[in-house]
Formats: sequence, C-alpha cells, structure tokens
Amino acid sequence: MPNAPLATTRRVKRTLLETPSIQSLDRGLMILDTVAKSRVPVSLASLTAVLGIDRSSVFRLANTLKRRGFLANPSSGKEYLLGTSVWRLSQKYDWSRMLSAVAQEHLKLLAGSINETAHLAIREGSKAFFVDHCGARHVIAISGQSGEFLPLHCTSHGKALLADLDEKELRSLFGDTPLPRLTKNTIVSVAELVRECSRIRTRGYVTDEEEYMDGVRCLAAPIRDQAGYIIASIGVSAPVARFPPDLDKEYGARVMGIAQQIGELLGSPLP
Amino acid sequence: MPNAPLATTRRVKRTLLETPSIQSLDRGLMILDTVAKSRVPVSLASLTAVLGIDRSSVFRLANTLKRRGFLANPSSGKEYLLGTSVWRLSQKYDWSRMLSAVAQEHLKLLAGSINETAHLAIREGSKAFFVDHCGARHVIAISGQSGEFLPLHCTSHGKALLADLDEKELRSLFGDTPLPRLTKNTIVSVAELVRECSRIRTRGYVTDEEEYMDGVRCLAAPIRDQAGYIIASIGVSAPVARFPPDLDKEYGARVMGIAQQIGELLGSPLP
DNA sequence: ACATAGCTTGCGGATTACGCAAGAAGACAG
DNA sequence: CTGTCTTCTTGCGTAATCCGCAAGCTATGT
Repeated sequence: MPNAPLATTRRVKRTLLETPSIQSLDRGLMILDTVAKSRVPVSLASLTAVLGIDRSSVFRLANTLKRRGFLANPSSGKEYLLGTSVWRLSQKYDWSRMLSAVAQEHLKLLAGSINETAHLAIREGSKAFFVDHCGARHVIAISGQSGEFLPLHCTSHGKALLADLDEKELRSLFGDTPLPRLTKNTIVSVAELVRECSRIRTRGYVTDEEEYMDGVRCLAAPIRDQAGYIIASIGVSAPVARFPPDLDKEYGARVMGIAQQIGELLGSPLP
Repeated sequence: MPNAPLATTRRVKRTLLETPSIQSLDRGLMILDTVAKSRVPVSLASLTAVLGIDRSSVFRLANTLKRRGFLANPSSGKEYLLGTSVWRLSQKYDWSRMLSAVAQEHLKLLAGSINETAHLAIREGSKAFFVDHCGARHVIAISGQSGEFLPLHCTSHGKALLADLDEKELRSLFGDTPLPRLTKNTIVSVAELVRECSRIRTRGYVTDEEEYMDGVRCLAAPIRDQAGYIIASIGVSAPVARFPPDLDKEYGARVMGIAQQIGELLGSPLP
C-alpha cells in the first residue's frame, strides 16, 4: 500500500468472505470467557487490563451481562463471577447426548482399530461420567459402563479430564479428605496427581496402571475444544495381559488422534 | 429542561439511575436464551419472529455467537443450537459450592425452624446431587448426604427438580428402562411421574411418601431463578412418626418461602 | 481527615451496527 | 431437469449506538 489514499486508516481488507463479527457482542463474550477462566472473582480493572478495552466500555458490557444473569457480584464486592444464566443454559442441554452423537463414529473406529473397549467420558462435578462406550470382540473384555460415575483420581479418564488443573485447583477439588485407595497402585496423594497432570500435558495421554481395578490397564487422552479447554476424554481399557506398556506409544497416538478429531468436530461443525 | 431543545426524539427519559444496556450484547444474550429455551434446533426465521429483530441483524449476531462457540449448527442444517462454550463455562465453575455459599444461612434457618434435617440439591445429569445439608437436634434424625447422588424419581428433591419437565422430556430422560423400585411406594411409571410434576407446579412443593426409604418422609420445593427456571431444590426429611401429612401445609409454606428467598438472592445479589 | 485506588456516569464524535433490499442457495413440485 | 418459493447471506447508506476521554463518586486505608 504505497499510496495509502485512504483518509481514515481502515481496519483490514475485510474481504467479502467472512461475515464480520458484531463488536460489542464479541467483546461481551470475551468478558464472559475471561471471567470463567479465572477461578477467583475478577475486578473491573483486571478485565480492562486483560482485554485492553476502556474501563467504561468494560463496565457497561459487564453490566449488561449482569442484568441478564450471565455475570454476578459476590455477596459483598464489585468483582465479577459467572452468573446463574450460564448454568441454566447448560443444564437445559443434554451434553452427554450431544457428545456421544458427535463422537459415536470415532468411538467405534477406535474400538475397532485396536479391538479393545473404548470409552468416552466427561467430568461432572467431582466424578468422571462415562457417556458412552464401544466394546471389543474378545471373549475377555472390559465391559463398558455407560452412565456410570467413576472416581477422577484413579482412572485414566479421570486423570485426563483433570490434566489442566494446577495444584491449588486439585486441592480445592479433592479437599482435605485423603484420596481413597482402590488398589495397591492407586494414586493417593495430590502431589503425585500434580506430577501426573503435568506429564499428561507434555505427553498428551495418560495410563491407568491398575489403579482402579487389579488386572486392568487403561489409556486415555483429553479432548480439547478449539479454545484448548478440556471438555471430555476418550480412551481404551484392556486386561493387562493383552495391554503391556510397550503398546502405549502406538495406542496413545491412536487415541490422541481420535481425540483431536472429535475436538475439531465439536469446535466447528460446519464447512 | 423547559425548553426541550432536543431535535431527535430521544428514547425515554433515561434517568441517571440505571446504566443503559449495550444493545447488541443484550440482543445476543436474548438469542442465546431463546435457543436454549427451545429443545429443538432453531431456525433463523423463527428467531427473528420471536425477537422481532431484523433478519440480517439476527444473522450477524448469531454468527458472532457461533464463532465464539456459544452457538453451533447441527451436522446438517442451518439451524442453531447451543455450542460447547456454554458448557465449557459452566464446567469451570463449581456451582454447588456457590449455591451452598449463598444458601447456607437459609438452610440453617429452615433446619432450625422446624428442627429437622434440611437438604439442598441440584440436578446433575440424571441424578439429584445433594449439595449441602443441615442437621436437626434430635436423637433420631435423617442423616445428611452432602455430596451424594440420589435417584430423581423417588426423592422429593428429585421430583422437585423435574417439576417443569413434560412427558416427552421425562421419557427421554429415563429412557425405556423401567424406574427402579426402592420401596413399596416408589413411583415406577413415567405416567405417574407426569401427574406428580403437574401437581408440584400448582401446589409448589412435593412430598416423598417413603418412596426412597421406608420410614422416611420428605418435603421439597424447587428453587427458581429470576427467569423462573428451576435451578435447585430445598427440602426437609424426617422419620414418619414425627412428620405426619397434616404438617405438610405448614412445612410446605416454610420450605417454599425459603426457596423463594434463595432464588431472589441468586438472581440479583446486589442492591 | 485526607489521600488513593477503583468504580460509575456525562458527553461528543465517528465508528458500528441496523434495517432495507437485492442476491445466493437450497427445497420442493411439476 | 426446470421453475418457483422459501430461507439464508451479503451490500450499502444512514444515523443511532457505542466508544473513549475525563470528570464525579464511593469505598478503603493511613
């Protein structure tokens, strides 16, 4: 653009493709995201800092969100936290049904490709909820527990779902009660869980070394949405005899591949 | 302002009180609400009809919401349904903790006023999750199960949480499997549950006539947010000997009063 | 009491979003 | 396969809306 004949410096080329976003709405949603991301109430000042928008605009946007119940103030204070509307909306929807609809194909694919039972789970509160499963065609196979709640700290799915939490979050989640031991391998300390989580983040998958049930090994990977948040987990389970650790690398790659595909599907179910 | 020199007819008086809302954001949130309210995918046309906004504006707003993952299109079709972001946000937050923080006082008040155990519950998937409880000072009292998942169809809390569902929704929730019978009084047919729900809506509270456990009667009422959606339930439990049906009216009124107070607190925790 | 930090509100300008209307893209019937 | 009809998508000009500045205000701490 050598000449630059434009009087006012126009934003960008803004080609015909790509409908432009509505600025105020977009900003409002960013505020929601930011508040949700932080686990402590957020002050107006820090919102302006993070978003780089003027104080007054942030105030008015946040105020609008508050009026509709998407944000709220804690009993005493001006800081913002998520309001009940967010929860209301999410409750109306049966996410597990939506997820299993989207992921069903992939789950079958995974189970079929390695011929072991595959599971799909989400986190519900302090439990892993097993949304769906697809069995293997072995005489001996891990039976699926669709609809079951299992502990988070001693299953591969549970650990995958927790992968992004830091020590503080883990401690607040599990409280002061010691983690219940189900087998001799069960991880019972939060400290160890912290290490496990950081390992998941670098390696991308996690195994369950007979931590939930003797004789059963599992391998799972987190499913992340476009924004990178963990929203579910997918993995496989098999008797130890048929699932020695030297298969981990291969299975891990497979599981992670499927996890990524599902994440992409969830992110943008168009074009 | 005796002269009223304004050329363009200004909207309303717009007094100093009440910060005005940002229109586009407000509209976007209305769209979210509308989509969530409907349990079938919503077309652009019906959105414009419901909201009374121009087609193009709705399109661009919805598009913005879609980009941020708050809306999505089903695999094939242009209709809108809720996107994963809504779920993501709600997951980040520990609603049970927030709720119990807000309601703790009231729960204590309720338990104290009638000297029986009071419970606070929310729905998590297809279970009632008991968020908090407050015990009574009796030798024999119903012990509290904070942190427990209980069935929806045979507890007063569960039924209160389901009160607004219609037959279709109830059937899709419970599926084809018959409702498990826990006592001789347990409601085992969806048809009966439908009647029970309509009764709750008119009467405002519901009892559990030893449907979950022999010898225990409960009474619960739904907690509704500002918009009227059921978001939680509160109620009391006692041995039948101490809680005959002629106490229902008094206890019912008490429980409903507290439920309303909590709902108001959640809706607007300011002024 | 004063000072400081953070929240709230007026105000004017111009960017932004709105609505109209025309243009695609399908859906459906003949 | 073609024409008609519905529904979604995009240009464009207008002006209303929203943005940022800067000044009030409220609360907190010294």
